Amino acid sequence: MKLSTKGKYGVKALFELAMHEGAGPLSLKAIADRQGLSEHYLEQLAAPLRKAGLITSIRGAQGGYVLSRAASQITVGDVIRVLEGPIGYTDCSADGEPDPSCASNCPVHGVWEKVTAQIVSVIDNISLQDLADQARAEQQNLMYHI
Amino acid sequence: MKLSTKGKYGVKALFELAMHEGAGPLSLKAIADRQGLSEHYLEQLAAPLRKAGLITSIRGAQGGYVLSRAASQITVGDVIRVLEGPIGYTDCSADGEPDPSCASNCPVHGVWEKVTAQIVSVIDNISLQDLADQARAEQQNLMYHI
DNA sequence: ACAATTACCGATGGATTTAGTCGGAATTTA
DNA sequence: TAAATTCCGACTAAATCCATCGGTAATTGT
Repeated sequence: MKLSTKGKYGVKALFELAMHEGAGPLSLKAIADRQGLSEHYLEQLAAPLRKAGLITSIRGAQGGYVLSRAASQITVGDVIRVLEGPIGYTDCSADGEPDPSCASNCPVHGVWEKVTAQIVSVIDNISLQDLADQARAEQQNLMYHI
Repeated sequence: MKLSTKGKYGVKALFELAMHEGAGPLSLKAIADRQGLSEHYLEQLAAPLRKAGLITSIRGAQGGYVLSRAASQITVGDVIRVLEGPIGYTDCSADGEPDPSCASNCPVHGVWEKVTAQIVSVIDNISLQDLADQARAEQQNLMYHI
């Protein structure tokens, strides 16, 4: 029912990359520091994100990661699908994989489909750019109120 | 991220009670048979649902369970909250319990809040009566197409 | 009174997932 | 060459999931 830390941390990490877009690679250590996460644990999330083509690694000193596409072209849903698998409120209503044990003619099934559709509509329509823009706007907002 | 069988089975069970409304108690065995579930496992779900006041038990032979309120006054959200706890896409955006480890000023937090609001808006606006009505309508629809 | 039915209760357990930790190898920069 | 960094695979403690099992208490019909 709930998102695990994988999805949460993954989005947070890629949000940091979006904030740093155009300014060279950002290391896992830097990301871990900024978000207060375990660097070793982030490694485990970086691997699938790299294999899925969302981020690109640069090895060696001063290395790190950059987004493979523009922040505006990566949605929160993209990240979550890589780290958590198909999106759905239940297995039987998830993205690509119909669960044969749950008959889709089951009267209750329509509820799960509706919930899943709403989840998808939110996370597929928020890009990393949106998050970065909003964070910068809030930062600006704080400045005015000092 | 996904609903467990607790929530799914619970809604299915109470849907059966709604279909049987006004026709006396329905035993766990009958519910288990109709939905293809384990009777013993259903017992574990019945206990919290009874304690939460959603269903009323009638002991002894020919006993079983009935809905404590009219089917129109019980929502899918009511059932899920009892069996799965506070509703939310993440812990930090769930119903009543703010997770202190997740700062709500975190830039990503707004996403989880939006998703949670959409989930809640669906499940809190579908009653057991709605499900029963729809199931009967589909049954009727099948009849016309023979 | 008795037998069948049914809710109720608590213990147990295997499988999977979660949320990491740990140690070391390979690559690049300064 | 030394430091920084990604990369890789193994390991683990704890929790959760999805039940199963055995027994007790209450009620009904005969």
